Amino acid sequence: MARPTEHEVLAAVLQIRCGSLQVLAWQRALPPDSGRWSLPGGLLGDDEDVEQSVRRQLAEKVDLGEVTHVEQLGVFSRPDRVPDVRRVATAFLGLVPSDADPAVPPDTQWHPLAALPPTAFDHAAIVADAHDRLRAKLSYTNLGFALAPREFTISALRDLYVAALGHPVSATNLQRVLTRRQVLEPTGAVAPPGPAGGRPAALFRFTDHVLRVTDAFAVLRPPTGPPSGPGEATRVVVP
Amino acid sequence: MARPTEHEVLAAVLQIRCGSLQVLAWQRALPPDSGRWSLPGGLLGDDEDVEQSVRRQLAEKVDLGEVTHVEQLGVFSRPDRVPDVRRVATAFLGLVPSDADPAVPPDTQWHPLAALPPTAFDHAAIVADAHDRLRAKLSYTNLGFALAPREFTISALRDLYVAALGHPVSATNLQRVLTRRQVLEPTGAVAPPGPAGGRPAALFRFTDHVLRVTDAFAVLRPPTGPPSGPGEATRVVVP
DNA sequence: CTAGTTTTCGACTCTCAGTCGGAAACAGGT
DNA sequence: ACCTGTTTCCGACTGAGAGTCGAAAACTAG
Repeated sequence: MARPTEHEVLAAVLQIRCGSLQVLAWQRALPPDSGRWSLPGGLLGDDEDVEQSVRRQLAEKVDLGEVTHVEQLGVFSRPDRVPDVRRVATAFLGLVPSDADPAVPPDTQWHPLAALPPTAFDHAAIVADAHDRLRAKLSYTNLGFALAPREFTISALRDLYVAALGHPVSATNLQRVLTRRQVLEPTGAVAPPGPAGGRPAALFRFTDHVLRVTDAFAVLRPPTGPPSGPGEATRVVVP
Repeated sequence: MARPTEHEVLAAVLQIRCGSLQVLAWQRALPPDSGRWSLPGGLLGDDEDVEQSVRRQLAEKVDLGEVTHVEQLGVFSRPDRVPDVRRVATAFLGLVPSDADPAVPPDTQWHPLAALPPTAFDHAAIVADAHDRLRAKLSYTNLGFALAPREFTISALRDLYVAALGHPVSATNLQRVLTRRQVLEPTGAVAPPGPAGGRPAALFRFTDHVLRVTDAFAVLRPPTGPPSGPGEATRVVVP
């Protein structure tokens, strides 16, 4: 009774280019939806899981070495999301550091999320989910490492956060908060000043390049031990 | 070349029963993995998406009216996760309020996550993912509404959080934090005291029963307007 | 040497989580 | 009627962290 079910993987690969958040897409030459822009991906192979598959398919469009983070977004499964066939998609978020400029095939281009051309199928919804996920995880994790170069100034990092979040961010707070949480650390080196002069900016790096949760809700936080600060150690009653 | 791909949905339905977090599972009578415990679910139908499918399949095991929240966890797709066939699974988290006691089929039982019997296939990993997701979302969202009865005392809510999070929670903080964030509101009524007496506890309810994010990372937070608190309004210079 | 630019750092304030202790409200026994 | 034990409620205090502001530092260009 069941018609055959295909399974595909799709990736919304995001990068901050020229100060705006952009997504990688290729223009379809053949129906269905020819002329519209499609996310990189393809059918799941027999001997791979979806994570392996999306990396394999992405390698056909960009240098995988430039993609610093890939994570699963979820399943898109509307019965009519693709015409004629039943095709379920697992969507992924991919991130590329802002200093990379990977070579892409001629049919493939970066597009600002703010001015997305007509997309194929339900790919616009996937891009929107990717954007939401990025905004959320920038909030309470160290995910910024996947968008930033290996070394950067606080101003440059602030610009990345502004582009990804879409609202102003205080550079002073960004530095203090991220260093206190040991997400950032200074490299000791400084960047040369810009053409207009100005004080040379100190360079920073992310302390680690694997995803970590750095903020925890209060009520969730396990109780702190006895205040080891100004208080004395555990009072011992001498018998 | 590709062997046929099946797609199934599976749900880890969690509820706090007798002070411990438990998951609904049914015991397999037939191979493969007969005798082991399996999560409710089944194959995706032709004319439904995964969300519709998991609700349909769940309705065969429990009264859907008792399940207050369902959300997608992700895809489990190891090629060998099920023997003989290629079957990709979309996993879900389901939540049941602690005061519900839905009727279940004879092969189906609740099991504490702390003492889970042998599970079929990769279902133990799905349960672990569900637990992690629940812990995380209790932290920065109002997801507690899906675990709690419609009305409850702060002590009862504290016990729910303790069971779900696995560490002590201060009732005073819980009340103050959740009310300040307008997640909770008092109903005005009070609960009768327990057998040992004691002051009657005030009853509370969740202000809304749809998922909301209530905590936001600092750097992410859009800039606050001018401090409208003790300060004066925007200083206007009279010309 | 001065003006302009950009970054950096310290000081202040306010919000909020975490803790503590006392008051309030009940049941049961003397 | 009173006291005791129990549970809940609510105030006050403390400390950490975020948001803001402004001045000092370090550079370029004229």
